[in-house]
Amino acid sequence: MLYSYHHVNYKRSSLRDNLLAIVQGTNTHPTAQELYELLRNHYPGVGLATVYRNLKILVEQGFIVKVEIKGSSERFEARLDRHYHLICESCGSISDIPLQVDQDLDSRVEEVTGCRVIKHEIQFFGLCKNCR
Amino acid sequence: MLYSYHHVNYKRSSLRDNLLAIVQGTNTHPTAQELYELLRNHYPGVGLATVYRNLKILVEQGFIVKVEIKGSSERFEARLDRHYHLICESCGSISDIPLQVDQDLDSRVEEVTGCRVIKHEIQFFGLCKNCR
DNA sequence: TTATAAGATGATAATGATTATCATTTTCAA
DNA sequence: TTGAAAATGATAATCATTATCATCTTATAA
Repeated sequence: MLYSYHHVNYKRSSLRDNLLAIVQGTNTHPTAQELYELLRNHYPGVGLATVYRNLKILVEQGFIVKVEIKGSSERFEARLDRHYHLICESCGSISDIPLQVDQDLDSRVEEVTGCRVIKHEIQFFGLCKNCR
Repeated sequence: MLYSYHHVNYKRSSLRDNLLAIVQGTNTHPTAQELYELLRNHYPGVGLATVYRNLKILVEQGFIVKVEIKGSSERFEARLDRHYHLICESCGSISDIPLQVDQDLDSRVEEVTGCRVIKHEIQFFGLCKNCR
């Protein structure tokens, strides 16, 4: 069965399914490099470029989300609901914040700026539970 | 007169003074490349590496702040008070949000997570006044 | 004022993360 | 089963940023 999205009909790839499962099975927001190393347990000959390619496809398909944190490589997560992140300034880990996303914030900023606001993101910086 | 900070005694450099003045004179959050091009009006022979070097020093000295926005190169601003940013998804411009920084947010996240929270940043995504 | 040590500069090489290319292999629908 | 399109692995290319190094400048102390 094909599943298609923008311009391309993607074909089934067990490698990509496996990659998705790995991202879905963690909450550590892994980088492409980390996923590459995990995937090599199942696909010893896999190339790093293939991991990047498939991550891009999985993002495009809406199965995972790319998380861009300053000072770090791209990271990926499978949580699709909006939420905020905390970056540990000691160990560099990223944790999800169990806090409701503030829906009013966007409209408040619209009123104050005259801009059109579609969404917002918040990053908290500090020390994670282990490091504090 | 020397002014020193961490490990190094920096010597006066009119080029660096000029670079600082340029950053202080704009609210467009320019990139190193953009500042390089502006600086060449006064210093035609300046090298890009020198701009990067001096930006790093100015950040270290606390005269300017590096702004990291996803999908974009490093940007710099001379506003030292905390504030939020809006990134225009059409033209890529960055604007400052005239909104009070929420001081309670950090302690609320501390309560909810058990992490130590030092600060937070918010990016709004949408369309700037020109593009909307 | 001048000698000198430390910084500053420009040119360029190196780095690191990500993307593009290309030849080959695999998938899937007819 | 076959053929077109996608997937893959290897590798080259790209882009932003940083490091290196030889040369030039600055600040200080004699």
